[in-house]
Amino acid sequence: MQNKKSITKGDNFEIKTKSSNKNLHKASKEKKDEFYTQLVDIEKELKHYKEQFRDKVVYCNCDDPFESNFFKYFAASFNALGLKKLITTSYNKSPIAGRQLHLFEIEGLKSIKPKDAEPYKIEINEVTDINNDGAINLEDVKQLLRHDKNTVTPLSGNGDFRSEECIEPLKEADIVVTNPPFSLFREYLAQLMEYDKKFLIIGNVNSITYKECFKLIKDNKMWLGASIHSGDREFRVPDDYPLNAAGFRIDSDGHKYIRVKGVRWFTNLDYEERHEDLVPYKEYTPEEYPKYDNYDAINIDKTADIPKDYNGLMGVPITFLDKYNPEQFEIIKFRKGDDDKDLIVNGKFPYFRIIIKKK
DNA sequence: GCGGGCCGTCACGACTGTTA
DNA sequence: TAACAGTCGTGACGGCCCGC
Repeated sequence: MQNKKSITKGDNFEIKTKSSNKNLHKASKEKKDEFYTQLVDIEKELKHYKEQFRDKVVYCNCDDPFESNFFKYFAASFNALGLKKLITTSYNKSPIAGRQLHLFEIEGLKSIKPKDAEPYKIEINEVTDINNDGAINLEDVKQLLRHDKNTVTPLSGNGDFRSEECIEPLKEADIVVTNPPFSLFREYLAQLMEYDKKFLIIGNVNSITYKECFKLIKDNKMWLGASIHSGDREFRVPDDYPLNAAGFRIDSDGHKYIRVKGVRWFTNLDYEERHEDLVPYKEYTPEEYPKYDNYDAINIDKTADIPKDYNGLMGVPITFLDKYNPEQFEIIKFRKGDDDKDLIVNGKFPYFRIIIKKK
């Protein structure tokens, strides 16, 4: 490890550290939050909630409607889901002009997009067979945007989700669905709670460890979504994206993708699988399940090792939440022992633990 | 070999305590 | 009270282990 004391701020970029976390911090510092969720990931998740979208106003902010697969999904499924209204707003980050992806470009929508890098709002109240081809699909949405001037309105600000003109549609919305900037996850979530919204958003699994987020999970006001429980998810990033991390890939068209670990959906929409019991099979022995030095609970290193015959307090990894059924387990607390320090077992600090108890 | 599942790293800003 | 020192908190990450 580098001796921190010898490093001054101005030197940082010169120093070759061994840490591969450098990319992480670089990304974090530069707020590289332009990640585009793939359509397949959206479809896989949304199929668990279809009935809950009937007659609802859906709002996707933090999104460029002309680039976003969220917009694409909801516009194409408008009638199948029975939506009342779809609203999206775009965000003009504008540090580098013209950097946006053009998912729609090849499909001829770019011509009707307002000016490049200028934020706007799209409101759709119905999708009909405008082009009379016998099917209602994205082609009709394009026609609608092209011919109905009321569907596309420019925003006066930059489209930031915290701005007044983005809060207005939020108030109108029943359900918010988007991939918010991870660096602003806490703030984004706080706003959703403030306006008491239903939501389905993408975040990092480590968000669980944020104090505010954990409280919501503990109080059963938020939980993990249905479709992503492990593995990596790929996100497309702008072509000039500087990150060169291990999960980086460029496809044959030169488009850049990054493989991100620990991605999860966060939601307060209920779904069936969430109420299925986890089936423990192991038997408790004091040898295999030592108690914490600073808390009266047993330590469990893998969710699958939760013993079937132990009824006291247990500390489990955060990935337990992938299998959490609130009727089966109760979440007691998080991370800290009685001394308010991180949980210790046999003198060692395990990774973040959640203390649970069978109901 | 692959990928699911999980833990651990460690830079660095924020926060808190100490010294002069 | 300013400057310095120590501690805490956190992460669009890396990598190991293990089962298939």
